[in-house]
Amino acid sequence: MSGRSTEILEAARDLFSRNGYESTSVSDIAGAVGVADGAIYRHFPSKRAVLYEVIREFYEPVIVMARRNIAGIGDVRQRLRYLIWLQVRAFTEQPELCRLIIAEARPMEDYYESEIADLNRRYTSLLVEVVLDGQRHGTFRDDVEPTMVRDLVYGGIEHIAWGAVTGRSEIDPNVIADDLTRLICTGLDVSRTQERESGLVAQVARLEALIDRMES
Amino acid sequence: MSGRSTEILEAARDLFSRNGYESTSVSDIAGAVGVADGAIYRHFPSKRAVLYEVIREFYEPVIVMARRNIAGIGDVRQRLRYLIWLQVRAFTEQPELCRLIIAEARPMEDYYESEIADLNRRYTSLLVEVVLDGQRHGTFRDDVEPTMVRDLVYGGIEHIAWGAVTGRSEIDPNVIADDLTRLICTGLDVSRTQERESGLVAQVARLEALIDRMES
Amino acid sequence: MSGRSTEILEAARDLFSRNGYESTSVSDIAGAVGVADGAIYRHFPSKRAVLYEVIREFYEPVIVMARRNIAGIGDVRQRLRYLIWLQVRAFTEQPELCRLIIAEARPMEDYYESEIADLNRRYTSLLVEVVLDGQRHGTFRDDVEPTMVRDLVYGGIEHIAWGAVTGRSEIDPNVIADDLTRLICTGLDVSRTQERESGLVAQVARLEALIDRMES
Amino acid sequence: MSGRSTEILEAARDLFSRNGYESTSVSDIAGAVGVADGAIYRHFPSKRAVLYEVIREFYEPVIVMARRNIAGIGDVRQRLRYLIWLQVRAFTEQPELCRLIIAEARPMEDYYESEIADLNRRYTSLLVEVVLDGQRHGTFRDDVEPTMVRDLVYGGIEHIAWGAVTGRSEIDPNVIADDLTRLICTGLDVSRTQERESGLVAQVARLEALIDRMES
DNA sequence: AATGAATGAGTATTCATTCAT
DNA sequence: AATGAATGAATACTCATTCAT
Repeated sequence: MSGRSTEILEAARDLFSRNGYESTSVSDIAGAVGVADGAIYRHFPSKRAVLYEVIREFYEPVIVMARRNIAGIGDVRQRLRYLIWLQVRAFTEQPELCRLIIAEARPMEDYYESEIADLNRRYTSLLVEVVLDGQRHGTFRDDVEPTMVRDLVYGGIEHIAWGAVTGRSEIDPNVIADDLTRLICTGLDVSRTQERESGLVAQVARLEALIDRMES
Repeated sequence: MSGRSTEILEAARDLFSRNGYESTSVSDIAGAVGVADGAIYRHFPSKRAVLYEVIREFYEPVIVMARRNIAGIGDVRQRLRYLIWLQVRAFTEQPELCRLIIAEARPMEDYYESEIADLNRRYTSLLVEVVLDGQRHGTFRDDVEPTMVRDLVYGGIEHIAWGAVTGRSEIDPNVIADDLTRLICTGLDVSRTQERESGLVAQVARLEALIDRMES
Repeated sequence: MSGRSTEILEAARDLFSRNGYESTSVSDIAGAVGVADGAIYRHFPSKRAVLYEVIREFYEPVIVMARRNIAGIGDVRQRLRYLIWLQVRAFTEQPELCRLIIAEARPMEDYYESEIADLNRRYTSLLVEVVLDGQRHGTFRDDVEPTMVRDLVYGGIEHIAWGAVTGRSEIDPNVIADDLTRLICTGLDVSRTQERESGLVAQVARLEALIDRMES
Repeated sequence: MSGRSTEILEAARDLFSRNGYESTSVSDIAGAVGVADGAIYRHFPSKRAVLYEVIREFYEPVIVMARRNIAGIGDVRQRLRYLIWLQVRAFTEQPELCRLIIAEARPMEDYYESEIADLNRRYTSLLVEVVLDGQRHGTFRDDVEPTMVRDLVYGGIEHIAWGAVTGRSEIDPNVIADDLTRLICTGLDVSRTQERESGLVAQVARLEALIDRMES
């Protein structure tokens, strides 16, 4: 990667973030770098390739970091929470890039054949792995499709954080991560088992009292 | 609503579904209806207004039906499941319209000020109401933000169903609805309370056996 | 002229004055009157005919009044001044209509074949008549084309008053009329004839002095 | 100014002159030059910019020439006559461009903020300078606003020459210039001083006859 | 007199990409 | 690596006028 390519990517990232992909012309990028329009095509085959590379540069380190950090977290629920927190934080720290990916890159015709979709799959598969791990170790129920959990988490975060992306609300990644992790892990129900548990506890208490009396 | 407006909307819905909003020209719509281009503008102020009306016509009956059907379902979990099922079924029955809304209408600049966004808010607020209801009746924990549940469910379904929308996979609304409802309600954890329950059950069993023996 | 026609003309005059001819649609006029678009065409053959009638209604009373008032002014220079004043006052009192005529009606292709051009000719010919009168009575030099005076006066006033029409300056019709009349009548020169006169006066004075001496 | 820009301006000038600004499409211009439509926009930001540049190219040399030639004319009346003649000749030599400026460019909304209006102000201010000069040297009366003279001359010429522009009459710049200059300078009045002069001349004649007799 | 739906031609502008230099 | 001029397709929208009712 020559320095010129880096300059182009930096300019493109700034312009795409600020004005969006559609509203940014190749000339804008070239102008920001200080080269002629045609020069862009010495480094990238198309404007879309520039977009994809901008996104890749944003994505890849996150994947690497996530993979490394997950490996250092023992508890499977904490690993899940970390991935949730990481994603929420991406939305709060880089809202423009998240908007770019979701509202501009993903609706593109060839997105699902692109390297970006692949990156995304690699990234979200980390969460699938965590769920599978939890299932293998008996922490998570194994009658749940890990991919459904993945879609639920990433789709959910997208909606939860979209207000922050569009500047209509603010969120705290830690609070969201805590709440969402708990919701995903323990569910919405006031646990039936808790209810039964209460019943059992009462029964046990009664039995123990009976035994006490019998023993006395 | 004159018959001509209806014709225009039907033609537009078909063309938008088949080819997308951007790839459909006003002339295409007029041609499909069999009128001159300008005639469109006697019924709609702009091409975008046609899109919004197409979406509104799709959305509004769903809201009405959902509201009515929910009222007839007693169990709060069943109400939740119904809303989930309804949304998943929308993605399987009308994938093109869902794609149109998510990939073309929603990324538009003025979407969040549009009537469509409002319709969506009204629609998804049904689920918020269900959750609140569940919390009031003690079925659902009340330490969970109902709006977070709403975002989780609708964002999750979007991701879960997207493969079906883009024709890369198939899904069964009933299966998805069951799985997702259970996941949302009871969570991912092999219930800590279940563990404790198991302990309790065993303890109770032991105690009862003891009493049995003592009584015998 | 039915009341409806009058209503249409009044609405058109207001709209043309406020927004200009091009920016006013037939629908605007019909809407202002409270009738259907097509109704306009029961009263006028075209939008342009409405414009021309609006202008005619503005022009004709001015001509009648000018003709009558001129007849009552004895002095030919005062008649000239009156026509100048009348025109300048039109620009200050009805700047929008003047703008409409000059900037929108006159550049039209068929203007010079229109009734409006004819009205204008009739109107400006009053000034030609005044000049001819002045020439016949020896008040004005007869080696000047009256039509040139006409063009000079009306073209000049147009430029003098244009700043007021476009709201970039203000003018007083009386001041302009006085100054312009004097300029037209007596010209710019510190009179050459005054110089010659001075010479003659001196010569006469010398001759008279001589005669005085001779006679004495 | 590249050769391509020049070609575009030449084609545009011809087409604008022949067919008018409104009736000339950008495609017409591009076709006349032999380039693609988009090429125009590499040289000019808009169709209007092409018009303004066409007018500027016509105007600017005239200003330069006028300024230079005026400097070489000693007599202030001759300088005035020259400016009048120059303007009348513009109308006879370049009637289409004059029509373009007066009937198409000047009625435009943003004309008075354009560079063209500025050029016009610079051009007509030459005449203001001449009048001021004449006033300073005592040739012209100083109780006349030079700007009024400017408006009178240029507005007047516009009307005088308009018949020639629209092909309804022919004019001779020299004749017009002579007549107009004299009218502007000496005015319409059969000079009161002339009258007095006539009286003086008669008196002188009488005196001289008397002297003759006395001497004889 | 009135309606009002329908007509349908007409156009400036953008911009990713190429290629001769 | 770089230039930068050239390409050329592609499209929403307006509105004066008509005419069947």
